[in-house]
Amino acid sequence: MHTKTVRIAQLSFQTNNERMQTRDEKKAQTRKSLMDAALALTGNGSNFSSISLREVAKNAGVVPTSFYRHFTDMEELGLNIIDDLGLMLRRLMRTARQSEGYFDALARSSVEFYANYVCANKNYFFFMEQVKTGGTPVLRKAIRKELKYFANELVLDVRPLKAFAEINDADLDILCQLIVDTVFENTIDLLDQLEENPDYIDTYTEHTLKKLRLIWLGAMAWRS
Amino acid sequence: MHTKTVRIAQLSFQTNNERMQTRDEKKAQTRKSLMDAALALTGNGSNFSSISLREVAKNAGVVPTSFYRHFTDMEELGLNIIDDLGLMLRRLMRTARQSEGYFDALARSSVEFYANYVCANKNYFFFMEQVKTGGTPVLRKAIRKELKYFANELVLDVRPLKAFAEINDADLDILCQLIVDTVFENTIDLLDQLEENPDYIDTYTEHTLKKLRLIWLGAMAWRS
DNA sequence: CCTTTCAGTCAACACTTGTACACTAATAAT
DNA sequence: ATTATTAGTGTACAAGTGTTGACTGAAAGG
Repeated sequence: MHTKTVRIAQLSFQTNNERMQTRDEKKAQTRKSLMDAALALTGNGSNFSSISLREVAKNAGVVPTSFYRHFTDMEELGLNIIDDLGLMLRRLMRTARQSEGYFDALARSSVEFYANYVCANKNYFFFMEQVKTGGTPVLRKAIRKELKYFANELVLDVRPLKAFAEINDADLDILCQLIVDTVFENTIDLLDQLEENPDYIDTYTEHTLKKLRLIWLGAMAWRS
Repeated sequence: MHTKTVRIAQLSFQTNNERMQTRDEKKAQTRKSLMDAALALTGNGSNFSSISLREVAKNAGVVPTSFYRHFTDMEELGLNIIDDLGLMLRRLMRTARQSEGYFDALARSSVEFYANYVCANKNYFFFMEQVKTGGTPVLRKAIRKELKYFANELVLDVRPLKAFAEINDADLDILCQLIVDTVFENTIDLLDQLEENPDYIDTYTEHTLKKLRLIWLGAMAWRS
């Protein structure tokens, strides 16, 4: 009855708050709810591999059996989160590239930007750090693939720089992997400390910056 | 009956295989069984925070309730494993220090030694990598404390080196943390790949070595 | 020798877990 | 308008979970 009214409303004009939704839209929505619920739980101290299907369903406001309409498994849920995470990282990369001073990787602003991005996507990074070493082998592999992509993109960006002319391709791969690892490595510290000590973001930025500068110095002196 | 025989045996002479055990010895033994069981499970693909008390007890050949005679919690078990892990790391450090060419951190032999040590203590390192980012906050903190100790020891070793004369204490701390992180970072890769591809140990060694040399170059050029 | 201590056992509990199955109601397709 | 599809519900069950309390038997202490 009520829905019928809404339906008419949709046909005539779009109501924003309680707008009509197609079946696919609604499905996509609860699917997102499930993924968000899982992310929220991991971001709240639980370990992804120890949270239950039922817990996720409950937090998503859905009955447990409904979970199966979207994922066969918690692992599949995890893989889908990793897909989203990949998108997020690409967005990060794209935004960073557009910013001025990007090619000055040693600029404080770059690291600061990353740190803020982490804070803005706390749950994703929590999930990532957690699953990177603590997830099932399948999930670990998936995460590492994303990180590898990240490192490869970095290679493309710095390959043309004449400062690195003396570094061959294989070594440049390793260098970029080192850079990426260094940035991501202490992200978990940042996330942990952040809750009780918001100023830690400065410490993190400063420390990471020094490490990157040191690596940079090494790279300039490197002869393959 | 049978035990009485053994008891007499102990009084007269020590039998090695089925020797008499004091109550404390036996307790320490099953305690170790529990810890080993947990380590074995984590080393076998399970996540520490998702293995159950009962599972551990079963694998240790002990009834679940017996667990409580040793630990109140799985988390306490974890903390005790971390204590052992700390000992293991100290042993690693000590042995490394005694070896010649230790102060030539860029020697292939050093990294190779570490890699072999990892393989020999597979479960411990698996546990460490897993809990470092995936454990409960308490466990994470405990692991990081151990790693910090490791880095601090490294500081003591390299502080006297004249190559680092230009680096002040604060920066040297950061440098050593970077070195330690770099070594530990890809240990999980080593552990993962090892099973299917035993030659990966060479790849790991070579890559890590290059990273360390690069950092080294950077450190030599560094002016605080 | 007798008594105390205590690591390990056994049985039972109240829950939570993943999953199967039948069902509903609203959307999509005809 | 009728039918088919399907996201989400409800019920049910077997298996596993952490924890309790009372019990046992051998070692430790007197």
